[in-house]
Amino acid sequence: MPKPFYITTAIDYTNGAPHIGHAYEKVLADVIARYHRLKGDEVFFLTGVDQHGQKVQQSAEKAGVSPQQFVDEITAKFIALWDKLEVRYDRWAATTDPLHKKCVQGMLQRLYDEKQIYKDKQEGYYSVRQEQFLTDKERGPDGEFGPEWGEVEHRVEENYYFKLADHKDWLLAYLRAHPDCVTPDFRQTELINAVEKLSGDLCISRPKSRLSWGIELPFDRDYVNYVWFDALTNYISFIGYDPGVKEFAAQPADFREKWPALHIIGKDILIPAHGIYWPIMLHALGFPDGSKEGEIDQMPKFLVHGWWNISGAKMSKSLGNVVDPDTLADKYGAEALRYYLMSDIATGKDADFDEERLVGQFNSDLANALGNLLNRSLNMGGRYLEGKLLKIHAEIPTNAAPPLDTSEGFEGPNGRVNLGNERVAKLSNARKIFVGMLDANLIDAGVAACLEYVTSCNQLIEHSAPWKLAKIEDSRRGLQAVLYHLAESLRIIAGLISPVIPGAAHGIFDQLNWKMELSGKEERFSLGDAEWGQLPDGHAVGKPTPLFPRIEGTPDAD
RNA sequence: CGCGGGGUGGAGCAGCCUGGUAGCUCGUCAGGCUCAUAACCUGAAGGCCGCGGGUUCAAAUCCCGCCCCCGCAACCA
Repeated sequence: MPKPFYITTAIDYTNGAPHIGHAYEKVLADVIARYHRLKGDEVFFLTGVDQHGQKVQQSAEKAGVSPQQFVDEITAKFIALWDKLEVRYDRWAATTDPLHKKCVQGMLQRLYDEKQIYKDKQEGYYSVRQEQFLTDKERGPDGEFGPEWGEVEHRVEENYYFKLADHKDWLLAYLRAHPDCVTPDFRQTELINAVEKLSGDLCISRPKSRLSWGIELPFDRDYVNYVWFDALTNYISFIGYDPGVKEFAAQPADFREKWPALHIIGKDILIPAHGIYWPIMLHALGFPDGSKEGEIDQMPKFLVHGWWNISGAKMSKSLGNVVDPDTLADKYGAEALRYYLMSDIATGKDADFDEERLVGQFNSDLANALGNLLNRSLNMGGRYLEGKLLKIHAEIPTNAAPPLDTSEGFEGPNGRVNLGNERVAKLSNARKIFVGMLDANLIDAGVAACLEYVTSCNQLIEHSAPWKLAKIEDSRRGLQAVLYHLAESLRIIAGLISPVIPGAAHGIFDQLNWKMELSGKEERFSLGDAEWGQLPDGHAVGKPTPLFPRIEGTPDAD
């Protein structure tokens, strides 16, 4: 049985409402997951929320509620948004889940038993207000700590540390031997540079007096875990990792069949968390790296995406330029937002978020090009052929009655029209490019390939002029061939683009009357169906209804 | 200081790794069509691909130098 495709996103911190960056990452992962389902792969898509930590504890106190209640309210917003944006995941990872806590504690206990975790004393200047130790970086130009830190005192604190530095050489060697670990490649370069400079171990605890909203250390009840062993662990805890078992081969079958993952993360959390801490944690836990005879590499891969900037500036809460995806989805629809987020950014790079471009792209690509193609095609099918399509395509006999002259096309009123093998080749080429791009996670380029084919369909209509063919008795077969080609093209394009705009793809299928019995189900989409000639001879298409009504008015108008 | 990204017709971008007529979307101008969501199709204008050197028969693409912009504390994808 083939391995399922296991994909995860970063889990979002539940200290505030989701913004456009959160939405982008989840939609990106969802599109990749849907694409794999389209290919027929079994997919396991994990996403969720990071609920522990100091900020949550503070915010909850300020709001006068318990941390759990605070976190539950924010979590509900994330879940509701993913629901609205059609992000379809298989498992929800919330770090306050007892199953997760148990796994984290088990891991910590084992690493402690194996002397990978030790206790040490930290001594230095401590800001009471900010509740953190200060380093020389925090000193002002005058060498003093500024007033923003409030009262600063000298303090000695004991904490637990994970022996990160012990694994530095291993990680460096691993990354050098696996240049495809991180995509895009310049991120891998950046990571290797950072690993080379790595020094020191990782502090993994906070005394409960400072932070109580976390997972208690199993070997010292006066401490809770600090961040990474909690947050990163979600990628394995929620798919059944057994922390008590060191031997990877002895892990539960459920876990082994899914792992390793493709992690979709933002560029800010590659270094050091995902690129350094996480692989080292896994290595320390005994995950094979494929270097030993008979072992399979069990290290995860990373797809690192860029950021949506706002008018060239970084989006930040402090700048107050945060874009709310919930509002946008209500205003323009989830499909419009998904389409924009996937088509107007090159995977891995940054882009500028612009509401006017969202509207512009929706109107030109979806309303004018694709939506209108569907509308005019179905309208002509109904008007000229009473909705009944005849399967006439590349196998048109070369001796067909005029004006059909060869298998390569026929003479339309506006000149020669390519409508046989060439046209089918064009479509299969579009499909090929799409698959190639999506396999490389280049969603924008895949979408562009679909749109290019849509344009060629609109060209076909102009060149063959079905409204003229309809008036010529001898052109009956030409007319039927054109309309069948259009319906087939739309059916295939809908399937290809379904990972990006699943709702619209269903809409196209519905209007084409294609596979009505599976209406609304994702199983309706399959790359295998994206082959020429599956609409049966005599197929009756439905009535056209505008699928993407144009968005009128400027974004600022309301 | 260092690390990384970027500088391509009016706007936003792709191409650069694997040199070989400079491409896409939007916008502008002109024409065509009427099946269609005032949509569609055709054509045109508009670029010394940041600057200077080098390699090469050939450089947006490779090499060297320089200039400018962005990110690398926190919130945070």
